Amino acid sequence: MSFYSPAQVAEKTGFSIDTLRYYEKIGLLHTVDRTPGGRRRFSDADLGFLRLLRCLRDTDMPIADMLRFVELLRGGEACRQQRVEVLKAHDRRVEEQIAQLRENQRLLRHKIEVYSAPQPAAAS
Amino acid sequence: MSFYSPAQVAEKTGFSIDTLRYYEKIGLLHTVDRTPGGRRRFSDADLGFLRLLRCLRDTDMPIADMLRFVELLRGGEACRQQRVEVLKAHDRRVEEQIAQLRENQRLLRHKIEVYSAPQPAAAS
DNA sequence: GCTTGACCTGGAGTGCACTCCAGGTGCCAC
DNA sequence: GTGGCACCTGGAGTGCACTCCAGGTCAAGC
Repeated sequence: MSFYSPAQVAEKTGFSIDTLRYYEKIGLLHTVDRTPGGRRRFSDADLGFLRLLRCLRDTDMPIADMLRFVELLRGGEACRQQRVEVLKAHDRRVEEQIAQLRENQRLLRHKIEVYSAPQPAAAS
Repeated sequence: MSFYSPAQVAEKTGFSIDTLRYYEKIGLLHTVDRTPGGRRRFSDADLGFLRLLRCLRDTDMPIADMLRFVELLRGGEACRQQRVEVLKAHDRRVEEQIAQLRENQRLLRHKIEVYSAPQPAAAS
């Protein structure tokens, strides 16, 4: 069982040190251990959870939703089903996002063809 | 050749009336016609361009980049090649976005399995 | 001619997610 | 034991993309 300094965690997760502090402040991270001197000491579990947060952020989950998820984590076994539901619902949103992007990409490529034409027509 | 009121354009493009005014103010839209009384009167060409903007926004192009694109439109035929390049570069970013989403979705689904397990392990 | 509702302007305010700052502390190396 | 760097805190500031507001104007219907 090893521990990591804020700088190491920033390196490993891609969150800035300020963001890590911010997440703790707003309650996204609430059990970060401290050294006797008061410095943060992140565990492997913290790291794993931060990687989940990273994934959720990168797929555009709002912080408010991540907070609700953290609440469910506090609920322990009783909330397991709900936690899984939250993630599954998010997974569906990601699927939807991808579909939307594909659709917009199709449109974009059409525009590229239009704009490639010698006379820049206002059409379509 | 028909014209559209701000409300109609909002309806057709999904941009709010305030956003349409904002886009004009910052120079994204610069040739919107007016009635003798001073009301905006959007043309079919405006509508087509707004649909392109919609597509670019929905694929996360920053407004600053859209402004650069509009500059290139002003450049006329001389800038056609550059315009197309901007769109193509954006198309590649969209491709990249989709790939990232897929990767994150893969991870998310893995987490869903982990969190589905009866004992909420801190692992992975 | 008056009401009403959509529209106009410039400018201020909002929400989100950080990011930065000042002033101070812990700790390792020399 | 002291220099220096990573770290601490609370709170202020930032950037983006809108969104809202007050106070006024246009125009269609009665």
